Amino acid sequence: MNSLTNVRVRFAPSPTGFVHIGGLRTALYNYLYARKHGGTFILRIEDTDRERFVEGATENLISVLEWAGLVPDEGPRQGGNYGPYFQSQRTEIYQKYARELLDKGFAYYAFDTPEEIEAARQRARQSGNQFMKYNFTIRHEMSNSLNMTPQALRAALDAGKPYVIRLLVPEGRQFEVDDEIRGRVVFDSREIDDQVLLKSDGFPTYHLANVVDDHLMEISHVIRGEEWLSSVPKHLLLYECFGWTPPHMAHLPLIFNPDGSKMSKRDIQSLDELPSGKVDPDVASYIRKGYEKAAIINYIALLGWNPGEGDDRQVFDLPELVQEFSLQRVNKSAAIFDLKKLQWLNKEHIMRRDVASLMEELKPALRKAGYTDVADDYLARAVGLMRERLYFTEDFVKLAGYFFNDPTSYDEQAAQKRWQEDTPELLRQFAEAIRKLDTFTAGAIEETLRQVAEAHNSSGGKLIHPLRLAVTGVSVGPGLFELLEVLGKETVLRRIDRGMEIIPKLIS
RNA sequence: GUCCCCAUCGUCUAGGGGUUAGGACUCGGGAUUUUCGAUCCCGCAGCAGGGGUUCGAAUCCCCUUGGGGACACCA
Repeated sequence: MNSLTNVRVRFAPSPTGFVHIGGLRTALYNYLYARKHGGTFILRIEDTDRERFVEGATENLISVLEWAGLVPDEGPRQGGNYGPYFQSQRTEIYQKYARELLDKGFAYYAFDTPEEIEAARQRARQSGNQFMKYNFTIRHEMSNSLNMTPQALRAALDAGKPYVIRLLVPEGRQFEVDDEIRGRVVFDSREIDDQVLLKSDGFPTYHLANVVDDHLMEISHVIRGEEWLSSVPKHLLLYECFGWTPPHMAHLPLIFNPDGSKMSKRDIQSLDELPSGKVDPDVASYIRKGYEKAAIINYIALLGWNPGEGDDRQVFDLPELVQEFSLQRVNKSAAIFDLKKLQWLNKEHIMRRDVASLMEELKPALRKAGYTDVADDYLARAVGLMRERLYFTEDFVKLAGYFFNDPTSYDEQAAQKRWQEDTPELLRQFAEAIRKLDTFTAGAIEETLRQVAEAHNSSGGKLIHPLRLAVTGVSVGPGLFELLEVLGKETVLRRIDRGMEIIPKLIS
């Protein structure tokens, strides 16, 4: 089982300012794989694009990962023997390796200005080629060291002419990956271009930095989104040029909007009003909306993975996912993000939480709603009754106010339907009967109620519905007898009186 | 456009030659002689199309179609 020695995996996001749902799933699968195989989970920040630098993005990213419980073993915050873990702090390393490629003849200097590149692109377009490739087809007409004498190159370098370093991609080579998820995939080298490895500002591009770091950090498995699959041949070529063994690769299926489009931050104008068919890709939005972290983790785990034949479980916590996870059971096809199922899982996870932790979480919201001075044991009983009916923890505040305050209004529709001619008399009798009760427990209350109803040749429902209305003001809630027990005799009697006074006026 | 990936209910998926094609979400219905977005039952709904291979194909192969990704001095 643990025959894989030294599993080292990494989550390598670029700090764009928010954490994408798909990114979180990539992080999760990496984390699960590491834990499953006793390996190391590494966080590496790919911040080589200084034009897209976003203030605070890295801090945000780390805090979301920690919130989700996906704490790296090595990374910016915890350090490690393979640092630094910011690519922006590793530029000399990449420059050194770029020079090595230059020396070996696997890369070359290119001095083309952006204007010259654009002009070449124009020429290609005019001859019907939408996407120009800077490769064997045109590199001999461009301004690069392949077309210069050593003296001219020296002169250009000495003159400080801006340059990039490009990978010299051979013609007519085949590159094969045996992807852990997709199986064998073959690429022809004529399809890739002479990728820029080092930009004119001295920073590496993704491809160089990624390959160098994965090697230096001894990454055993590269687990990332499918959008990287077509970059694999470039990476394989680089490994080959350096003489390194490439890591195992696993390209995960993508996650889409309900309408099949790519989940994009651009779709999001406001948090609640999404264009139809779109869904918010920002993990922070879900946190803010009050989703359980366990539900989010559970849901995205299931988006592209399942525990396998004969295992119908849908609800998993993180340790269970670690136990069950395997790359072999990751799907090939893209998945659509379904809010409804996430919400259902949210409810399932709330239901499984212990009352004490729910209570603690609810306290600030309760205080804010004006329910102060609530005794812990009372709150615990209320939460216990409501726990399995909540889609969000905050629903408790909206749905269960009657545990703390007498109702100030009554559901008129319910009143119309349930408040009948004999209701006042029944309630009066019931109130009398429970007044005499020594033990105000659900069992005793139910017995009493049934007796009163029977004495009137009436059904329990005749009393139960108006009673609930009088006591809570609404028509839905937990089982009535347990509810009354928690509220306590005095409160119940007081509310019956009040209800009998006010409700009849509503329906006249 | 070129290359690459993908294709089972509306959605997430099981199923990898012989199954009444299974589960989950959603939706609909019923039960709970106490409500409900709770719970429990029941139901609706699917192998994209066409060719092969085979006694037999959702399953293997090919084509078509559809969806997606990549094609930057962004990752």
